[in-house]
Amino acid sequence: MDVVSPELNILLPDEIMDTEAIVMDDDPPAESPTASGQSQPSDDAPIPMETDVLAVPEIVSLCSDATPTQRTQALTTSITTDSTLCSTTSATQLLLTPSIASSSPLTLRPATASTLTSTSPGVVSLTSGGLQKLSANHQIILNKVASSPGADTTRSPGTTTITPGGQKFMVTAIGKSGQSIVLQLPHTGSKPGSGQGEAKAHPQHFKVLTIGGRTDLKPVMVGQAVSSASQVSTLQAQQLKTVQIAKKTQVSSAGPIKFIITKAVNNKGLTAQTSVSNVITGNHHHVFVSCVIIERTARPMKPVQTVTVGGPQFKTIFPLSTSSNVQQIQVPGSRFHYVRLVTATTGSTFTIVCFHMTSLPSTAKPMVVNTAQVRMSVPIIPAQTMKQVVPKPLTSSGQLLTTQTQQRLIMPATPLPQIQPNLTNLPPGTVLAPGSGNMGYAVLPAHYVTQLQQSAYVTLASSSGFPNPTGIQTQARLPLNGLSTSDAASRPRKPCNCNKSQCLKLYCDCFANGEFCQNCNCTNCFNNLEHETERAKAIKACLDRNPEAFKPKIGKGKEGESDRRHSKGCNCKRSGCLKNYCECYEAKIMCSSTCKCVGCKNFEESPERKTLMHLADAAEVRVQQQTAAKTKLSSQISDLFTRTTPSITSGGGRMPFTFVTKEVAEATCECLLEQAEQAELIQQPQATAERMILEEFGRCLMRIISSAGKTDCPSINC
DNA sequence: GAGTTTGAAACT
DNA sequence: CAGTTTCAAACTC
Repeated sequence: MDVVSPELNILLPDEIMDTEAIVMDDDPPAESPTASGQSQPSDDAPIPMETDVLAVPEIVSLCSDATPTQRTQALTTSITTDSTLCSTTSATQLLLTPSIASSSPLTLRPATASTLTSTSPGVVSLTSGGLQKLSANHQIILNKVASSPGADTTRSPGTTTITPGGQKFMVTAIGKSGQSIVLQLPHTGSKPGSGQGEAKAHPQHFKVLTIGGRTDLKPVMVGQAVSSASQVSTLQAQQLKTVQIAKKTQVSSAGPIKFIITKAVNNKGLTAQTSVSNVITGNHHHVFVSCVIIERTARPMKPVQTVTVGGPQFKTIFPLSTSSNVQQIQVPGSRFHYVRLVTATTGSTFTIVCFHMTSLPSTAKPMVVNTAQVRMSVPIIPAQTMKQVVPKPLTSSGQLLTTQTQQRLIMPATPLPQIQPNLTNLPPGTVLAPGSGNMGYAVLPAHYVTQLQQSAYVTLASSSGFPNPTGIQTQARLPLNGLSTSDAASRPRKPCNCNKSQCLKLYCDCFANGEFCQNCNCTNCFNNLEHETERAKAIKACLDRNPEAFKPKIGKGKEGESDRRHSKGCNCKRSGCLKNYCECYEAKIMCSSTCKCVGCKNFEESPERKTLMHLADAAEVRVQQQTAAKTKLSSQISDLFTRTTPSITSGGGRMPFTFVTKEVAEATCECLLEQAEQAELIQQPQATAERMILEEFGRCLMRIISSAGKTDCPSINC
C-alpha cells in the first residue's frame, strides 16, 4: 500500500524535513552493549540509531518471539484489543534499554544497534505523556486510554515492560522486519510515587527510529515523562518545529509510568502507523496516552499551532490559532478520539490525525486528567472554524459501532494498494480512522463524522452523559465554492440529483465535496459506505485525472490581485458569467485572468454585475429581515408561553386573557348595549350612536386596563 | 414539474 | 491539448 510515494516525499513540510531543526542528540551512535540475542535478525541491515544514555542494565528484546520472561503483559485489554497494537510480523525487534538510575534515560534500541546514526528526517516529540511527531512522512494519532488497574492482565506478544526506578515501560513492536524503535525516557528527578512538586522542565528525549527496509529515522523527543504528580513540561525552542505535547497529569498520586511503542506495517513493508503510548498507572486506574504515526505526505507547513488535549470527557475545542485547521472529534465514553488536522497552505490539502482514546471503565474513577498541550506544525487554512464532532463510538478493534445502518468505514481495513488515495489530496476533511486490520485505514469523507454525529448524536449524548448537546459548535467547513466558512456551515448542503454518475464523479457535488450522499435524490448512488471500494477507486481516478480535484477551487490570488479567485477560472460562453452557471459568479467572485470566458460581465466595473449584485443584496436583506421577523415572532410566542404559564397560577405578570374574563366581556357588552339604547332613546343619528358606543367601549377598556394590575377581578361598571 | 440551457467534467 | 460527449445544476416556462 503506497501510503507515501517517494515522489510525494518532496512535498513534505519543510519543518518535517528539516532535520536541522529537529532536536537531536549529538551523542555518537552507541551499540547496545548487552544486546540480547533474542532479537530476530532482520533481513535488512539495521538502521543506525542514536541514543543518548546507554547505561544499560537491562535490554529486552521486543520481538514477538521473545522469551516469555522478556515479554510483558502490561498492556491492558483495551490496548491489546486495539488493532493498531497487534503484531503481525515477528521480524520487528526492539530492545528496551532502561537506564541504571531512575534519572537516566531509558532507551529502546534495535537488537543490532551497532550503527546508530542520527539522520532522522523527522522528529516525534512526546512531552509529559503526550505525543508528538513530526516525521518526514508520518502523521500522529494520539491515543489515550484509561483502564482500571485490574485490566493489566492481557499478555501481548511483542510487548515488553521494564520498570526502572519504579517506572514501567512497555514497548510493543509491531511491524515488518527490520523496523526498530528507540524509546528513551527522560531524566526524571523524582521517582513515581515520590512525585511531589514540579517535574523537571528540561526536555528529555524519546525517540522512535525506523530501521530495516526504510532508512528514515523517526526520533521521538520526550520533553518529560509523565509523572504521577502533576507536571507540565516545558518545550525548548528547538522543538518549535516539532509536534509537542506538554501534558499536565493529575491522574494519580503515585504510579508507574509505562510507555508503549507500536508500529503497524502494511503488507508491502511500508510503515502504516506507529504508536507511542505511555501508561500512567494510578491508584485506581491507568491512563494510556499514545500516538499513532501514520505515514503520510504533506505540503509545506509553516505555522505552529497549539492544541490542548483534555481528558476523555473534555469537550472543549482545541485552542488553535485563529485559522484553526485542527478539529477535535470526540466521543465521550468512546475509546477513540480523533483530531483532524487540515494541513494545507491553501486550504486544499488535508491530513487527519486521529486521537485514539479509551475512556475509563465503568468501574474506574472518572478521569479528570490529561490536559495536554500539543504544539504542532500545521499549515493554516483560511478562515477555518472548528467544531466538535462526535463520531460513532468505536469498538476496541477500531471499528465503528453501527447503531445505524451502514456505519462502516469507507476504506477497507485490508490493504487496497491499488486504490490507496494520495493522502495529500483526499477529499476535503477526509478522516483517516483506524481500521479493523493492523494497517487498516478508514477513509472517511469530509464531514462524514459530522454526518454521523448529526444522525447519531442524540444517542451518543444520552449515553455519554453530555449535559448540553447544544454546546456543540459548528464544524469547520472548507470554503465551499468560495463561500465563507460560516456560510457553508450554516447552509445545509443541497441534495444531489445524480442519475448516471453513481455519485462517483465530480459532477456530483456531494462526491466533489468529499461527502457522502445523504438525503439526496440521486439514483444508483455509490457514494456511501456500502460501496466503499468503488468510492475509493473513484477517488483515485479523480486524483489521477487531476491531483487537485478535491481541493477548493477558490483560493488565494496572486499578490496584488483579489484575495479570492478561481483556481482554474471559468469557461463561460453564454452566461456572461453573471449566472450561477459560472463558477466564479456562483462563488461571488469576479472573473480573473485565468478565466477563459467569452463576453464576461463579471468584472469590477461591470454595470450589469453591479445591478445584479445590488438586486442580490436587496433580496438577501429581505430574506434576512423576514428571517429575523420570523425568529422574533417565534421568540415572542415562545416567551409568551413561558411567561404565561406561571402567571396563571402565580398572579404575577398577568396576561390579557387572565383578566378579560367571560364576566368582564359580558359586562362590557352590557355597557355597550346600554349605551346603544340610550342613543336610541334620545333619537341620536346612527353616527352619533356609534360614536357613543365606541366611547363607552373606550371607557370599558380603560377600566379593564386599570383593573389589570390588581389582584382581584376587575369590575366593569357602566 | 417538465423542459431547456449551460458549463464543468469526462472522454476521445 | 483540443474537440466532443456526458452530466447535473441552473434556469425558464
